[in-house]
Amino acid sequence: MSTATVSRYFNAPDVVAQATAARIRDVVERTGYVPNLLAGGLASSRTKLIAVAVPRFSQPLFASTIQAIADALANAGYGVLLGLTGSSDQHAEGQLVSIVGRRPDGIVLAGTSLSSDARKWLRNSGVSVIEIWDLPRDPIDLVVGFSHIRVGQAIARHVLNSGRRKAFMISADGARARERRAGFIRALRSGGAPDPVVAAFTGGATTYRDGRSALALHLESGRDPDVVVCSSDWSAHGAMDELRARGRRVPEDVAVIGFGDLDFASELVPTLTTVKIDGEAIGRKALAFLSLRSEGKRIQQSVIDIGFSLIVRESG
Amino acid sequence: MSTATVSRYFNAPDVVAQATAARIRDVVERTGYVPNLLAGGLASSRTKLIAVAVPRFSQPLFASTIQAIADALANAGYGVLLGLTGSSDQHAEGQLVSIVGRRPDGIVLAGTSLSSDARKWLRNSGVSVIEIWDLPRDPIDLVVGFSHIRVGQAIARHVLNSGRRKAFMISADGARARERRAGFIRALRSGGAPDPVVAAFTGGATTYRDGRSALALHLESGRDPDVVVCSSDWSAHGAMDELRARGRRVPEDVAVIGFGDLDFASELVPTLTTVKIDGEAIGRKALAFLSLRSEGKRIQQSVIDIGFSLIVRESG
DNA sequence: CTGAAAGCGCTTACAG
DNA sequence: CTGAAAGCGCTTACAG
Repeated sequence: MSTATVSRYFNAPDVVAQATAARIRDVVERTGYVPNLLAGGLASSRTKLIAVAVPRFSQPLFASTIQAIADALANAGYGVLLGLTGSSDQHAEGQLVSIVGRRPDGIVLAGTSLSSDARKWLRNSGVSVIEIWDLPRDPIDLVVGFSHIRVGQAIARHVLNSGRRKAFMISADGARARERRAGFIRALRSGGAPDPVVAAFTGGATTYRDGRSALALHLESGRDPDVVVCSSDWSAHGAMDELRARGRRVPEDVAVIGFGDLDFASELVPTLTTVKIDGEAIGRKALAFLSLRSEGKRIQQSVIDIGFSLIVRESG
Repeated sequence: MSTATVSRYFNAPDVVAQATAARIRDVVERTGYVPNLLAGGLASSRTKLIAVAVPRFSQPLFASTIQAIADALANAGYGVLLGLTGSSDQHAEGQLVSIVGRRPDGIVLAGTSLSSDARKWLRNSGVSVIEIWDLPRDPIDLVVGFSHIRVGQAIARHVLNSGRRKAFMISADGARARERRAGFIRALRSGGAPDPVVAAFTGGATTYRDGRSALALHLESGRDPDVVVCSSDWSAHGAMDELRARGRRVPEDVAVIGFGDLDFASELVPTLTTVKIDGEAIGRKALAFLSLRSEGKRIQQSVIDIGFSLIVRESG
């Protein structure tokens, strides 16, 4: 029997005669043969491999989105190549080179900011790139994201509508958190409220610890905010605990707003007002992009804004 | 210039003449050429690819360990293939087949329980397998882990030494959490304490929500534990919050013990007593295994127990 | 429905 | 230090 027929058995079973298929199946079971996908990818120039690049494994805010994407990919028969781009810009570009070397059918880029040289190089590499979780001004290729500026504005409008004006922000120092911050401040201003005090933390999402310590410092400096806006649900949780420890009531004295709608947000006492991103929707759209590309179809709308939802709960 | 020389430039630069290297470098820069690692892997039968299989992206307790392993691998020039084995046993084996198809130089298996057929098949696949985070009785190949039974026993001894006897356990329902539970109960018994009441939760690590709800139910049923032992720091956090909400003092009335030593454990009020696993040590050992294998060296000690530390803080 | 043959882009002894 | 040539294990028109 020829290797061609075995190849067809795996890739287009319906084209192989029943009897032939049975013989192949039998040998495969006995020997535990697994087709070499390297050779297959090389020969067909379709690797069924998608790279997913994130700053850190389980950048916590991305986690559910990445999980959704990876599940969708696995179900569609793709392998997932993980790229950790966090350590440094140089490191990120090294990762990307090593990823492109494996000729994935696509690269999903989450929360990674690249130099414009790197962006140009990626564009020329010929592999499909899907940037998620943001709406870049100069997309490399495909985009599934949302506007962080608008998130900040939406939070500000909600704050103003609740009659609060003295905001304290606990914010990460990444590009996206900064955009949310800018949107928030701009909208506060146009609502006539004073600029918030901002505590900025470097290094990924703000943590429970960040929330506690930022709030401790802020209150000790004699400030008295009526709303605390946090760049993650964790720091919001920490902020709430610190507020309570210092005798402030939430939401009577001060509101607390998070970001991410993590599993515990609805379980805190009081339950946490926050912003929810639909990770599964991102995964679905990304997969749809890849399908179109693999069928060689033209993509008319290459930027998809999936939006976000402000979930108002008890905390403010 | 022959492809052989270019290949040497990338894989053994020192063997190429300066002038030749310069010419190659020049062309590479101008064209953005990236060697095809599929072809390279096929030709050399070393893929520089390591698969990492975990139940879910960011199974939270594994996160820092996986991050450490992935960093170590990336620094050593390996690509990381991600396998999500969580959905179901069948799904896990499908993932493994698809992983083996890419001929990785090794597979790191974390928190995945496989049927004995699957284990046998993997053993015969010829790829190096490193099981981490556990000490399986019948290892597939290499192991870097610790004894969950001994973790449970260590917690029990600490509890007994603190003079506490009425334990409530909040436990996940996975194989490892069950072992910790068994070790805990066994050691409690041999210390003369009554068996604890156990609240078991299916599906990965126990969450903040699990901790709150389990404790609410337990207290409402009229019980009055003097120690709460949790299978994750999250559920311990939830338990502490619920205890406080119901007027119990920690640790005066009841101690709380977690698992994982996550970033917030030292930041809670009171700070959380918990168990710490050294993820970086696991990563280092795993990489050392891979190096030995790639050099074709014999591995004398194929099972490494990296142990754990009980970190006693204010909560009990 | 099946096979012979060329080719995918590298690596690696083997010569030189 | 460099090149010619075989080979890695598949896929894919092309015949039949």
